[in-house]
Amino acid sequence: MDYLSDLNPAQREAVTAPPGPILVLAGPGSGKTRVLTRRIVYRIDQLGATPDAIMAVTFTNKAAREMMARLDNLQGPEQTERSSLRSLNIGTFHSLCARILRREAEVMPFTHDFVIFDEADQRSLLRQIFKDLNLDPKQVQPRRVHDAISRAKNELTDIETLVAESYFQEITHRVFERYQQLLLANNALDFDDLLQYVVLLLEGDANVRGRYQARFQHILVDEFQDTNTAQYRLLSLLAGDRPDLFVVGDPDQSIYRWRGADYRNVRRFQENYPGAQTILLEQNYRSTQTILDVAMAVIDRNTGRQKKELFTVRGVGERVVLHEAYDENDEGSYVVDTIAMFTLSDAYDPGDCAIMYRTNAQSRALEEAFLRANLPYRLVGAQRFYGRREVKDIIAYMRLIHNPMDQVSLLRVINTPPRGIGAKTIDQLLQTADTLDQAPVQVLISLVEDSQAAMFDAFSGRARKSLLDLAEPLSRWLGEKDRIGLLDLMDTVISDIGYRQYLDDGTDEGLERWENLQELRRVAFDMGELDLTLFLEQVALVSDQDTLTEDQNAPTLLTLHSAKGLEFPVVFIIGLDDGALPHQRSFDDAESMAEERRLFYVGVTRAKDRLLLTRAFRRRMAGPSMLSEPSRFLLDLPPALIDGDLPGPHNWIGTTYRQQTTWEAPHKKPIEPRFRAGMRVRHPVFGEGIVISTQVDFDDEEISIEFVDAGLKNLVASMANLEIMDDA
DNA sequence: TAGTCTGGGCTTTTT
DNA sequence: GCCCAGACTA
Repeated sequence: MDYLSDLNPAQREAVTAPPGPILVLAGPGSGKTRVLTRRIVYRIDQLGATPDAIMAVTFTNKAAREMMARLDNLQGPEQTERSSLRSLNIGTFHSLCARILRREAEVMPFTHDFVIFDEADQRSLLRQIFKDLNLDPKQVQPRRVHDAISRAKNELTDIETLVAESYFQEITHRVFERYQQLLLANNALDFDDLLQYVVLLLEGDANVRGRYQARFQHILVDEFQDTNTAQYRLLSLLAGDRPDLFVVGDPDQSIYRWRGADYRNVRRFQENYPGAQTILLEQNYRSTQTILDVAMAVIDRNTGRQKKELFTVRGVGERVVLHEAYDENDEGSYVVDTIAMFTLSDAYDPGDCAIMYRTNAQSRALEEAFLRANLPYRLVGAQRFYGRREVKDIIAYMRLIHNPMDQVSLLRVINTPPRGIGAKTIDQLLQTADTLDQAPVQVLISLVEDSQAAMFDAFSGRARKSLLDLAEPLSRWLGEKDRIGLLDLMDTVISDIGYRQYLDDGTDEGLERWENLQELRRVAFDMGELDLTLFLEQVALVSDQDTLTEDQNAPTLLTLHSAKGLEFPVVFIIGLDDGALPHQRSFDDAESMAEERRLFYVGVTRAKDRLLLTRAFRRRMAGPSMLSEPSRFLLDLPPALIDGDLPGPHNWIGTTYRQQTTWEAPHKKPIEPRFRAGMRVRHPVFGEGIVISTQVDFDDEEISIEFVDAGLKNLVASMANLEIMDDA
């Protein structure tokens, strides 16, 4: 077998290390997926492990699929073994847990056809609870409560032990209780429940635990630094006393603390498994040495970490470019122009380029720049496909058919498209259901089957007719769901409710929405024989990254978060301004600032050949356009590796060329300009120069100056401390 | 009941 | 500047 021959010594050590707890600290681009897949094959080939005793856990479906694909391509295994690779348990934490819970549903407080509530469903449930409990969303933000509930679940905090020391905690406690009740009443679980219920199951029943420990004898974990407490607990429960636990991670790439991830799990692992072998992967196969040196200069500023020396044999490569644009539009133009230059000179394909930013809102100016230039682009995430109204609507119908207990879905579709069912009728329906101790869908069905029943006197003739408009097809779908295929069912629903006509409002948007539904049909079609349960599960557990396709040769726009795990020959990181990166919300917390730095590090290390960093002299964040300070991270870049203006501390205002800009009407009385084109001025840092142009902006003045030594700079009068030398 | 208006609020979002 | 939710009006 030659699947060891192309590994470096550290990789080989990791692949062939004997069973036991093993921690691989893998730098970016060090071939960790390769190590994971080779180890799986090695275990099967050399040590006779059976594939279905191997569990490999990832965080995204994409990573799971990629691992599967790489296993398929490996030369090593014999034909028989290769086909048996299908029985490997490779998946995300959440999908593996969902599978376990469906299998063990008899002993759980839900049935095997539970649905998974996504973020929007959870929010809608919380809104309902706030209403029920008469809570003022302005006094206590549902979002905060939601976060607190999720955090408690991730931390495996028992609801009973949650102390109510403050009003907020008291509210959270009450909402939490009701939230869990309602989830179960809906036969639904949220993402966190998937993990938590499995942990409770394994903790509470030694027999079940023994069964799964015997089943998953070899466990491999990717992106271990992003595990939360529940996931860590899950792993140790499955691993048991004789752990064959192989975890791969990089604490420097931990960027999901706000989702409960805790990279200290890496240290915890070493403490909990004192015999654990630690292997360091430092050789990088992705980037040039210049990019790696920049990356290390950035990350080395974080304290309390194990330092890694990233190196490559790829050579020094090009210097990193730093560009200051005038504003976010100018920044977009610069990115588009530069990509055009790269592609016109045949240096790179458009698809080789990626543009990364801190917040989704920053994609807007970029998209506009691409539209201006009439060039295509691929956008990852943001308004994710499955978050679109039309897609959610149809999925809600499918979910309701699959699980008639799902009241959140019922309320979503009950009047979509409009069929004259308003708030009052809905209230009546819910109350009738409550009185009869039935699910609302049950009441609807009875309405169809026995329209004479006395209990329906509550509804006016008009309300009854409107309700029947939904109830009649719904009861038909429920009768058909087991007999017809997934795609047929979806088509029946779409046509029965006249959804196409509803979407078609004559606008391009309506057309686009219909196209999206066609895309959803394609997804259903691709899943082929998959039943409704699995279809809905897959749909609930997709990620932004999963929607990234390779079919279009165009630059990719994505957040730094969704860039993790990817690589591109050319990477732009835009918005290197204080407040954007690092984000303003992280300023006052050292650990958050460290995470912002890791985020920047993740972005830098995505680049194979070229890295271009941009910032803007002024930027609109939330509200009006404001002058922005260069990111403090720029101060850490080694000047020798950078092309462009490195900011010094506090005295730097960079070069730029100004594109035509539109100016908002000043709300304040504008000041009188102090400077004129042609004036000679002196700046404390840049020395002498000539004023090229000047522009009054509300209560300040922006001046372009050609300095004798420093070249063209844009300055702000109030900050620049300029001395007028003569009035030529 | 349904469309329009107003105001608050604003990271990131593997599942 | 934009989006969502709830209020308000036809």
